[in-house]
Amino acid sequence: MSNKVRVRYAPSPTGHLHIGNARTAIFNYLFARHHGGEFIIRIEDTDVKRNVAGGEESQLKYLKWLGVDWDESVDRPGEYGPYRQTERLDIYRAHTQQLLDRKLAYPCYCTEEELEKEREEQSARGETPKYSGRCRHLSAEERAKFEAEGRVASTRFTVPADRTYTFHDIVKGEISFRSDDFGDFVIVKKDGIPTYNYAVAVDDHLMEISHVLRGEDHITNTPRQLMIYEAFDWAPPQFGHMTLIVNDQRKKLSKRDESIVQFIQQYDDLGYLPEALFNFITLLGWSPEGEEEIYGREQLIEIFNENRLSKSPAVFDTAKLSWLNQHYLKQAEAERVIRLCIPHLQSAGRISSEPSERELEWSTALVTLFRDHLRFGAEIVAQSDLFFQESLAFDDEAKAVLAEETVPAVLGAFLKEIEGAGEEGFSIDNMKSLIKAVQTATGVKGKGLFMPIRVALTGQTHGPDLNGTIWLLGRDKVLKRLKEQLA
RNA sequence: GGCCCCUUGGUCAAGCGGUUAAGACACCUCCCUUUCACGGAGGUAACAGGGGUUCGAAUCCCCUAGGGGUCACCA
Repeated sequence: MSNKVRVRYAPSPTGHLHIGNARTAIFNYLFARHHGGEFIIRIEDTDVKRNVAGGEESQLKYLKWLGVDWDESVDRPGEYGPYRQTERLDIYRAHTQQLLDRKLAYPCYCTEEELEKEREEQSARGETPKYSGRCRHLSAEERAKFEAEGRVASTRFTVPADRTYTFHDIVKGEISFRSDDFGDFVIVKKDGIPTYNYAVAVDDHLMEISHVLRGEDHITNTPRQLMIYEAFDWAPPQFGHMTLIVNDQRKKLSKRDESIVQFIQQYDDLGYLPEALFNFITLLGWSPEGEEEIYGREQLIEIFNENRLSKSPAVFDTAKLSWLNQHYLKQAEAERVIRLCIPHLQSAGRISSEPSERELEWSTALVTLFRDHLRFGAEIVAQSDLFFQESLAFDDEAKAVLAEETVPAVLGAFLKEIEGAGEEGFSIDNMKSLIKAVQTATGVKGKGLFMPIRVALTGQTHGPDLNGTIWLLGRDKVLKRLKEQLA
């Protein structure tokens, strides 16, 4: 047994990469990299009914998207494979036999109905549901009888009586459980596939996992796993249970909860930047030393310290994620932001799926104009609404602006300038001088000059830089709207 | 209900016996900008309650309350 740091992220391929799992993966990754250790991804696909096609690929794909890389997994076999639990069945079988031989496990013939009934009766008596151990001391005859009935056995672990299992949790400190609070639990299901608690313990040992960092919802699994380590006389890894990410109701995020976007893929789809998400996730239940909160992956590896993992649950704060993403968007290269936004403009029908030169130029100007306003890529569509409205609705404030007596003169002069400048003269760079010419012609300047133009063209009293806005609107629309106002 | 964990502003959080109790997001105000936003400068706002221990407790101990997790042949 070496003392090298080896940690793992062990997803079930039952769906897409969830924000909570991503966090577990990221912290394990950071821990491994910080300590110069290895990071392994093991696929826990023992619930064959719930596995979904593509689940595994999706998990790996979005981990990569986030910037996480690993040393060993299904796509990168190391010396500890296979890395998919359903491919390790022989391994578990051999271990189970040892347990059976040593009477540390036994076959259980109880049916689902019998167990269900037992649990109900216990609850009715106000007891904690727990397996009674009725199959623990079956005689050879009784077993034969059940077999003859055609019953298929599962395998249960013999939980030791009157023992206390204590471990030092990396985040919570010392935690102990009484063995009597646990019933003999199933380690191999009727279909011959091991259960989570069993497979995890066997694999973590065989894969020489040194530290297990996982969600707090696994705390009560730890004593069961400790019992298995003990039965095999293996040294357990160190455990650390991270707090859960909760919703604004302070409940563990449920995958069905629609109030929060929970899957990494969705953030990609919405046009979030992976480094923003990575940084944000890192701040959920952990904090760096000092006052700075914005850190890139390499820096986080550098400064990561597992002792700074928080003990209390973190509410998922969408506003802060937005702020962080906006921050990263502002830092990002213009080209990248444009590339991020274009698919959204396409799917919204704002530009064609095979954009022309002109559409690309337009998109670039649009994104440039709104760059600092965007919280995520998809917002570009809403921002561009302004340029696609068929008719304008003026609120009271807008009407007041247009009611000024110099307005007709200003708009009239501007119309003349636009017409006079022609197609070639209609450019962002030239817009300023066209407006300047209006000022010269009418003697109106400042607010009285800019506001009527803005309102007449957009219907709004606020918005991004006027020159860019006018150009993005396009010459035809500008002429049309000016004429409408002057009519 | 049993067991386990948690409790500093609206949110994330620093703090590890002596602090004017950081910082960030959000919110508010002002400045910048002939709009809005961006940016800048400020501001409001917290140790769940009660007992101890101690010269001194957000920090240590106990109790209460509240919240959460878990009690599957799911992981």
